[in-house]
Amino acid sequence: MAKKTSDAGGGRSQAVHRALKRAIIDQALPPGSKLPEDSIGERLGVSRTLVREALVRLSQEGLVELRPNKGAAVARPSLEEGRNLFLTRMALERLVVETLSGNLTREQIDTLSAHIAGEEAARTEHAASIRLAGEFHTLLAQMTNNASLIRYVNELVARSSLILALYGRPHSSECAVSEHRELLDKLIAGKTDEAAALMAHHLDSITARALLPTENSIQDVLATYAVAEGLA
Amino acid sequence: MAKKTSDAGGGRSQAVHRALKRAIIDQALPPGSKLPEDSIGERLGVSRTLVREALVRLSQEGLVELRPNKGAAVARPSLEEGRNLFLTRMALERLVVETLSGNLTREQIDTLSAHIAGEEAARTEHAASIRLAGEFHTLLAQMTNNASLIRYVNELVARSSLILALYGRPHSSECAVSEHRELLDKLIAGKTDEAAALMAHHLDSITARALLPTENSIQDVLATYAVAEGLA
DNA sequence: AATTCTATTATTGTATGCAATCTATGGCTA
DNA sequence: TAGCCATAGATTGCATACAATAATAGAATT
Repeated sequence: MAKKTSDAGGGRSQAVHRALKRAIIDQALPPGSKLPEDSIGERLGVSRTLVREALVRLSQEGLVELRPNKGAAVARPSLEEGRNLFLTRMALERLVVETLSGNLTREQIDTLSAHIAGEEAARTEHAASIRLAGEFHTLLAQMTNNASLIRYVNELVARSSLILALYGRPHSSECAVSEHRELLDKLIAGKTDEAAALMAHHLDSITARALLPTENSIQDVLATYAVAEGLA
Repeated sequence: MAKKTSDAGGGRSQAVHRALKRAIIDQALPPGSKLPEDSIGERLGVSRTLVREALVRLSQEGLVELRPNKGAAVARPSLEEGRNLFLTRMALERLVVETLSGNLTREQIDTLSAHIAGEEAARTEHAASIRLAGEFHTLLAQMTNNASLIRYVNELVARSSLILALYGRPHSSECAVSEHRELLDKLIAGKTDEAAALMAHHLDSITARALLPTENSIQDVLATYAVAEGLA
């Protein structure tokens, strides 16, 4: 009972969706890229109909922007959206941590440990490194067996890559791998609060590495320059 | 520069989406209802194409299930999904409360207060009562100005109505209006922790009113009957 | 009567076509 | 040369057509 094509499960529209999503996350399609239905369909060997469907899905996930009559483009979230996104991630990933703390099975621990090892191995390859770092978070979410939680964490992690692409510092290892290992240790030990704190710190430092200006008011912005000029 | 029709903003597909969503939330289309593309399109005066697009959106929001080659139907979340959903809601609405506490503007306070008054007024009308209770939560989320947070809370609140429809006790006022007022008071006073606790309790009681069996294992289930039979 | 097989019908999956809208190019005026 | 308008080309919005799959009903067999 072999499959017709390499359909990879569940309709060709989903395949288009996955292909585009992957391309966006890998930053092969950087934020702002126009996404014309025709060319995409031609390239992927499907009609505009299916491309359209995929684009609708992606827009619902916040990865593409769908401007009526003007076509789709890879989303370019603002700095403020970025900050809010990480705030929301924080809230959800805290729930992940609380759910998992002290409840990891031997098998899950092995999976996570292996993944972290993979991250360490790929430390030099910038692209893979980013992807793996994100996957660690989605992997954790997966283990909660909470469908909505999984979906939202997945979405937010995906969108985070857009933020990083737009505002991230170029040469930063986006997620400190050592922090992943520490987090895993706390989770195994069931030290919920410490794990939560670690996750908070972890996401904070990602945010800091990207969304530099946490200060919002002119006051704060100027303060930086005032100090630099000895005017404080 | 009048609009062609009563398009209500942003493409007719969105209109279809809104119509179906509304119908689902109002339980005019109860969980499990089949959603054939052409009957819907015929009824709404659009082609299958647009209905399809709307169904894809709804499926992404978890309101409809999209079974390949077998058509769409209003989602029937399981009890466990329901429990998980409220867990996720909890995490997000805590962030809402923390964000808003002590930061409500005079105008926002008035809006919320008026809404609660409306809830009190509609206490007898079962259908409107449910809708308004949900809208209170989405209204709060709205005020955070956090786009992802708003989207997720909206989704979860909408899906909650499915859970309530499936598992809710018939004659319960789904949200205790008085709790909404109390919550608002705490938010105004900036008593963040108390507000968060109140929100937690509030959502807990909704959960309890619906998802009665929190027990999960056969052990727990049997325990109930054991006690009843004096076998404890 | 129950059951399986088959033919028919209904419904979804996908491509394509036409009208509406946007975008870009080039000429025109100042 | 700079700015503006018009026209041509490209792209989206939507409907429809056809193919593929599932659902249904009826007949034939046991």
